Amino acid sequence: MTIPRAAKTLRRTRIQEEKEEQILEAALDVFSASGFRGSTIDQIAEVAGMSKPNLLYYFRTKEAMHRALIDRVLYTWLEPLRAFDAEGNPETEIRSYIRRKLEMARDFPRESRLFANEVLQGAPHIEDELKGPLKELVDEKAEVIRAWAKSGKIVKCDPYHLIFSIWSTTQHYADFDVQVRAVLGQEHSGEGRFEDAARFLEQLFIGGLRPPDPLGG
Amino acid sequence: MTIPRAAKTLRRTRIQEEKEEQILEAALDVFSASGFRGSTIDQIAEVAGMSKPNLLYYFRTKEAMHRALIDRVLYTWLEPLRAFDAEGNPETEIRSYIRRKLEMARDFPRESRLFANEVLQGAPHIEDELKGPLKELVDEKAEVIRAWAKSGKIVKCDPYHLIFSIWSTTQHYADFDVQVRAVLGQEHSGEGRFEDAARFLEQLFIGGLRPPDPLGG
DNA sequence: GGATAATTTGACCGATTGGTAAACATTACA
DNA sequence: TGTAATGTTTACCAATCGGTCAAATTATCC
Repeated sequence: MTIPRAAKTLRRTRIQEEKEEQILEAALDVFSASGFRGSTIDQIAEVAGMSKPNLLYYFRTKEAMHRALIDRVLYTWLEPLRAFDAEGNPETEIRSYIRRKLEMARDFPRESRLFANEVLQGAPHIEDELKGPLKELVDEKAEVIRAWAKSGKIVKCDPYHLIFSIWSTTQHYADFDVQVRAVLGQEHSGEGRFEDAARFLEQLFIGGLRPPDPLGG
Repeated sequence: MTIPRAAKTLRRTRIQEEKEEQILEAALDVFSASGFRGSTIDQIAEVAGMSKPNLLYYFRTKEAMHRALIDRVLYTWLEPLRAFDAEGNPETEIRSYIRRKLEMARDFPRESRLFANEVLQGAPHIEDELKGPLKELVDEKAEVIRAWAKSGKIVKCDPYHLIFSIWSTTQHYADFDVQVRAVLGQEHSGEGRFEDAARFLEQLFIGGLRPPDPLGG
């Protein structure tokens, strides 16, 4: 007698690992492109190259697939913010945070869109993650920024809105990619646009956060 | 004999105007919350308070409703950018553009999310609008900004990425509202966050774009 | 090689999807 | 007030949805 679903075995088969990987890869494709409600199991099955019941053998429901995908991607997604270092020099820390976030927008646009879709539609599946781990991490980093502002290393500003603005400007290039391409036209839609964006954003944030020079020169 | 659908009459009835208004209002609610694929006619019908076939009497298909909604909202949505004035003072123009965009994020979050959903999912229904009217408008305003930079009124920078960064930072407060609220927590989630955002963004952009003082003081 | 467990699939289910047909109700207007 | 046009609803359709089931196939291990 075969106990239903892969979840029952504690040890995971080679096949299980491969297939689950395959499925989550396909799920990322589909969920990031259509959001949870707009995606169908059949679509994912087709992209994954297997039958629908076969998908459901590894993940009991559509929600379970989505959940697994979120869990796997969330940690990686917060890496850049986690790397944000209190000991470092404010200018170089902010500069490299922007760089890293832009690289992620370039290299992992599907992951970015997965979360964007989710949050945009009210975050029905990740509310806990937002109010829990995410908020805690942001609170911690905001404290660092606040200290920098207090000691005059950067201009006095609201650290939360600073973080929001770095998130939004960088992720924009993944989430709104088609709009960026449409506006830039063919001539500037190559991969060079990420370099242009990096140059602009670094200039904007470094310039905008530079503390007023007390000596006036 | 009743010729099917409202579209046939050139003159529109009072009832037609009222009902179409009602429907589009409901459609904005639903489409902005779930995206096109994730929304159903039944949902819209329920929000609009009428039967599904009645909706379909006024708009033949789900796509037609979406199309009509986009058309109605797009013009308004671009108002702030259109108001961007070449003759004005760069600092006050950028400042008030940010203000206006933030006000729209606050007062018309559904409209913002409608477009965000659409663009995020590949803009299958508004590609032409992006490559046509939007691009033209942005090109025109970018030329203004480029002239400002050339004459030293603002720092030398890529005008397109400047516009993108204003779009993304301001719309972030509408599109990612739940995330912003989750991170800020209860204490800072009141309407005051828009004032905080405005203060921060103005400081960031004005500071980041201020031309280097040639006299060093 | 055979038993056993793990994997895969085709057929199918009830619910929901976008949309239609036609009868019915209401409005506008002469 | 009558009647033709407009507006609304009930009942329904085929397609697709998320998900199940049992049978068939394949991998594993002695």
